[in-house]
Amino acid sequence: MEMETAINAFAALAQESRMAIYRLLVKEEPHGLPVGEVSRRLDIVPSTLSGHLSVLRRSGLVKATRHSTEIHYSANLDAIGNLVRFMLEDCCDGKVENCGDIARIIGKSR
Amino acid sequence: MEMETAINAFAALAQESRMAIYRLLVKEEPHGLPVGEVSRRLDIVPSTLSGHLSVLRRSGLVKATRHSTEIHYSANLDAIGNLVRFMLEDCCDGKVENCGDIARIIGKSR
DNA sequence: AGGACATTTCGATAATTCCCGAATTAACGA
DNA sequence: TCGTTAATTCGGGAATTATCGAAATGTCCT
Repeated sequence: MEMETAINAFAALAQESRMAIYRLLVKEEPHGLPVGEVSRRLDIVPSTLSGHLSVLRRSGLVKATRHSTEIHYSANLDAIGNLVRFMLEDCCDGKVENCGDIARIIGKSR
Repeated sequence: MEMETAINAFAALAQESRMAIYRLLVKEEPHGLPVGEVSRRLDIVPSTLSGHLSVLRRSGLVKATRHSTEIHYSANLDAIGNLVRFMLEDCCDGKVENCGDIARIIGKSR
């Protein structure tokens, strides 16, 4: 994983509203939620929310699919998996023993 | 792990210089490096670097110890482990099957 | 085509972050 | 105590981000 990709993902999650949005979408997997529903549940006005969703989408953490008039956003679990892997490879670089089992198991699914 | 803690850690890593600093310190585990050495290796002026290190330290990702006149910074691997755990719990909330083995193994060390 | 609803884009403002030079603090040794 | 080296704090300017209302776009239905 490119460092830039990881930085963008971290930046996307480093904001309270976006973190809340992301967590909500994960909880609603695999169906996802339309923007209006997210807006209502988290009490974020549509224009602001749209901006946040755009950041999350550009980072690859969520994806959007149109259902007629609504746009459903859902979490991209692969992306978070890759991010976790990036962190572990990073934290274990040359020091695998520090991460032990975690590193080995994650490594298998690479 | 508190959401605020996670957000601070993500924010700390969501910046190119800080990511580079963190990766360097991980690579230099367990000894760490004095500020001046980091400054030289990454070509970051001391005042700027000091600010970045301060952000990383406040986030808990690195720790500092004084050795007479130098201050050695080193990665806090526990912190990154907790962050990984936070992400996995998050991503698997109510959907453990999505993370499978990864979630189970990580969970054991909680 | 026209209306209704969902979402995004635009524009402007406030707040935050990034960066660096200059000044300051801290620890050591002569 | 003075001078030296290491690191942090301070101050300000440039850039980026967050937020929201208003306007624009897109899709469906009649």
